[in-house]
Amino acid sequence: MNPQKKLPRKFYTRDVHVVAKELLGKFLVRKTGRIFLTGKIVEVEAYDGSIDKAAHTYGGKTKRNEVMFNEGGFLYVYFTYGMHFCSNVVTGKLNEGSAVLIRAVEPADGIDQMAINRFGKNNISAFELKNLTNGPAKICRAFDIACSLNGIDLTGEEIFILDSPKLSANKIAASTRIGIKKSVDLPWRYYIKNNSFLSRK
DNA sequence: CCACGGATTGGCT
DNA sequence: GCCAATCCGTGGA
Repeated sequence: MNPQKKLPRKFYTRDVHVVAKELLGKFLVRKTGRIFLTGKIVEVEAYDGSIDKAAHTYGGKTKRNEVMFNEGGFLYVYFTYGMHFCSNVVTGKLNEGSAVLIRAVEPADGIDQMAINRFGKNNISAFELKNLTNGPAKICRAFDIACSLNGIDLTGEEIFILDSPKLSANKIAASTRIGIKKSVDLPWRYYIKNNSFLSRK
């Protein structure tokens, strides 16, 4: 697929692990007013609705997780720990219940606005830059993503993902997922090796 | 009705 | 390295 082109529905309706790995290196774009905030996706986790006890959809459909049962290409935003939002890209077929959690991005465009969203100022240190979007809830703060965007169509204008060349397999690493208590041994966290904006090594 | 705990973060010991 | 912050969906009584 061509660089700088918005990913179409059919990109998202495939297997969650395929989509998760191919999302690495692509650009998350958030339009707020006239400003575009963009960042390269460098770390994700796959949640497979059918067999994954850690997936929010494992126990069946509820009001909270119903967006995750859509077909691929919608945004699932959930609220957790009383103060944080996390963003997921829904994947697969209708009622499959699979999604990819976006855990870290490398800031690209609109960094000043991201810094304001996250730290309340646009003059940030090198440390703060690295700390801007290297975690799932940090991304939501910097990109101004909250529950009002839950269920939004990723093929629309407000938030979407731009294509870029597929990374070769040797640039991608896999590990167990972070922060979960169920299915802890599944190696379903994927990230770009040696990228300095990862949430962890 | 009420208690529990979570796909996290950041501040304090 | 440990733990509080802080909300609300969920599930059990």
